[in-house]
Amino acid sequence: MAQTRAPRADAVRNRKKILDAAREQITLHGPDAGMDEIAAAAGVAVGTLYRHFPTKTDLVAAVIAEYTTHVAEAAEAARERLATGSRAVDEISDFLARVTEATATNHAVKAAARALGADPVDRDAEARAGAALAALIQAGQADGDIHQDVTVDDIYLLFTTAPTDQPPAARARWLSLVLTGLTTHTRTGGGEAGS
Amino acid sequence: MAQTRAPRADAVRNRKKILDAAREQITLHGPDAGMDEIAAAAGVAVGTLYRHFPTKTDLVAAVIAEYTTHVAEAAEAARERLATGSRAVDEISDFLARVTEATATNHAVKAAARALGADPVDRDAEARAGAALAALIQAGQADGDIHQDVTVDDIYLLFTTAPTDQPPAARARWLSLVLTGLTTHTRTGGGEAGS
DNA sequence: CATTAACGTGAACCGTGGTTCATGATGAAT
DNA sequence: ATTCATCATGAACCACGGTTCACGTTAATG
Repeated sequence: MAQTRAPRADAVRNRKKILDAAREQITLHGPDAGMDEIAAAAGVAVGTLYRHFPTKTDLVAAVIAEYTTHVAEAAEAARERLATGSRAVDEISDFLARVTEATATNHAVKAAARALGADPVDRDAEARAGAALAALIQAGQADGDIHQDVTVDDIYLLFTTAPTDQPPAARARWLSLVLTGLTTHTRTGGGEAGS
Repeated sequence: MAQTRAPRADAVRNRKKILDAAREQITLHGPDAGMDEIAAAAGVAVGTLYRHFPTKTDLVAAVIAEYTTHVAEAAEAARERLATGSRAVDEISDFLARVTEATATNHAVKAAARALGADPVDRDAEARAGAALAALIQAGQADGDIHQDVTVDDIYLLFTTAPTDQPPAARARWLSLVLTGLTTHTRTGGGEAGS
């Protein structure tokens, strides 16, 4: 049994360049981003691109995987920050803000995924994010800041519908509206006890 | 100044059949719905389709126009119902529910519009809907049911992000969460949390 | 340095889907 | 009934974009 050779240096480099370019181009031009354009943006020929990702669907799936992992890490970081004494609501709010931002740049990617019939799910990362979120919500409910009936699915439901193609001001407003629905607080920047 | 002849009977009939088929097919298969499929569904040849709508973009635009008009009419109907003594919050809630439903069947249409670069805006209908909504919100605020800072743009912001491809239960839950953010009320038995 | 397998290249291929156009059919007007 | 403009037909056309492949390059191994 031949032991596999060490991967070539430039191959690794190119793979990264391609992923970066793909993320950027798809974010920019939506699902319409052509393989040629992506290849050009990566400074690589089309063939190279197909060597690393046999099909466009595979490429898009890879980009999504990056994104999902990113979300999972954000959730876990938020949970760990609870140990430092921060309030769960604030962490959730912060998490939603970050993810909304990230999703804004990745909305097009999901659209592309749909258009290609790719499975935009990374079971593992999803599970990690879910666990962290559940902990955050529970903490928030214990604090009395978050409605008792709020679940992890609610969070998913909300930020999968985040307004990604709106200007930042609109996104901020959206977050404010949505948070009011999750928490026991009234609106206004700070956090006054509600009625 | 040639006075235009009376339009042929079958032409009018076909135009309607085409619009119906287009709405149905695009709703069903998304932006991928081909002109051939639409034509087939309408029981018409492709050429006929192109006689009525010079381009696919035009066809999609026409379907969207129908939808926008529909929304405007729903808003105006809701406002008029205020005269019968119904509460503004309830009407807004009802309006959002209806529109969310309708949007669910027309999400694909908007996606198609984006993909084609069509302007999905009907200034007139938009204005009518805006006026009606403003009246509804104001009434709701006068009742003390709706937060003082809520605007028409908020409503737009929310239901342009409505979860259209989720199952009905999820849509209901979403509506419940969002309404809590708009109103001064606590959540009632409106929507149950997911499994 | 020589060897070789992995890698990179880009012109060409091909299916798909929007669009056209020459031809035939049909409803309205005389 | 006859005329004619409007309308319908659908095979063919063409551009676009994902994908392939025969060939040149390059990094790893001895």
